[in-house]
Amino acid sequence: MNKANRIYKEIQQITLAVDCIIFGFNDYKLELLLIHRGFQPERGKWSLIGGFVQNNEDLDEAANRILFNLSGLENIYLEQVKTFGKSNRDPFERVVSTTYSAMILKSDYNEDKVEEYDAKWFPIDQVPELIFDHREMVNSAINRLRRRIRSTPIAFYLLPQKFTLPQLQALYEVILNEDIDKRNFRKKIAQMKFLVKLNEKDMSESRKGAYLYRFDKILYEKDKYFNL
Amino acid sequence: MNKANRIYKEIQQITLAVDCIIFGFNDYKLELLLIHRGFQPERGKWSLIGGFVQNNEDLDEAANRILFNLSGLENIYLEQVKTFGKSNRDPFERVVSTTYSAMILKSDYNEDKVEEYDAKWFPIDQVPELIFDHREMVNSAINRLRRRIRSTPIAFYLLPQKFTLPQLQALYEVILNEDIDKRNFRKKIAQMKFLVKLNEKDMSESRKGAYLYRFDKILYEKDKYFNL
DNA sequence: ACAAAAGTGTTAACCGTACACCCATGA
DNA sequence: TCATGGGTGTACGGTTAACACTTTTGT
Repeated sequence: MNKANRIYKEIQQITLAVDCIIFGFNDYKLELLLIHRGFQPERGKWSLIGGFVQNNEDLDEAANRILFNLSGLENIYLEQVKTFGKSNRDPFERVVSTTYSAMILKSDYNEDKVEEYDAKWFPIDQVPELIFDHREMVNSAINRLRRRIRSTPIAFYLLPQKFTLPQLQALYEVILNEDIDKRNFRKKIAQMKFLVKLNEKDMSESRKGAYLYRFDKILYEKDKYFNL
Repeated sequence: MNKANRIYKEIQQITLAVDCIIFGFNDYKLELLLIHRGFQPERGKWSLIGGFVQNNEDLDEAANRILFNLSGLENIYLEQVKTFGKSNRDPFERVVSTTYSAMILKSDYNEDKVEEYDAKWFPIDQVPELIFDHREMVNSAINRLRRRIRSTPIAFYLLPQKFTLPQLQALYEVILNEDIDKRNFRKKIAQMKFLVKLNEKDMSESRKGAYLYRFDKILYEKDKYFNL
């Protein structure tokens, strides 16, 4: 920033906000958490969870705070996606909003909060009409997620610490919106040493039971080869 | 954004800025355009070109305006990279800055402006100390560029409309910071029908002369297979 | 004639993809 | 015993990667 330009600052009237695209995986569907607007304007529509950035708060902290207020969860995995800055994107005032993508484990999530905030999970192929440019925000978050799950181990934030390969594969299938060959998928998993097979089965989803696996962060740090 | 949160807005004192990472290709080097700070504090250091966002201006427009003021160029190719929002990133006031990556053709660039703004081009491996978190901004822009030139035709913004394959290859080599096999590189080029060979040679860089090529946007729109 | 850069094909290794049957268990 | 979902290997085709010589032309 050039000091000569600081002249503009005096008159700047722009509010900075954060909006969160919250992903969850449940019942073999990828879902988004949205809140319902019970007031005018845009009454009846749904929106992302958002809030304004406070003066002494990092942008990332603001996203964390907003998520904590809503969910009671701390240290949620967050990634900045994109900043939306069209001057008329919010018709009521000038708000520039930075979006963050969050991965949460639905089972950790405090369901009381859902009530309190009039929030609801929607499968991503059944997202209702959203206010302002929130639909565009959702789209860019999904596109980013699709790109990133192929090369980084972020899908594990959407699963319990111990998960089965059928679960993991189903998660990839719904995110990528395509069928994946079971054997090819497992071949790749086997190459990634940081995906550790446990001597323990999950018997809840089939008669035979499926082995549980665990993502080992330390092993991953040593050899970050990730390719799915 | 939830209206209930708008309470925070009244007291928000955050200024929104844009900083531009301007890439150019010259003399077989990838370069960055930086401006020199001739005043305290941080005197003598270099910084990115930046400015504050105006009240009725889209964020993207702000980046375009700032670049136009500096370079006299319109319709420069720009991509939003990331928003930097640590509360103390600018020690003098609270400024959140969205970074944009720009590709410019050094030969189009108005060199008088360089003088006027005390600006200078630096090869990316010789970037001087930068103010604040500008070094981090540069790094994320370079990383993004490295990812994107493999799958999208953005490198052509750094070359004249007619360019030779040795030029194009050299550009890829400096951006990716690795040697590329000439024959394999040309094999891939040959597959991309939107890279059109002209019946015209550039004789300025060798005795034999190298055929000129052109990126055909319309052909690219028909078949966007891009892989380098 | 020689120096300097442009241009050109073939082979081997690797990776992605397609594909079908047996296994373990609970009801 | 049967229905359900879990688990396993191989072969083919395409892509990537390695590699060396000939061409053109100005000096």
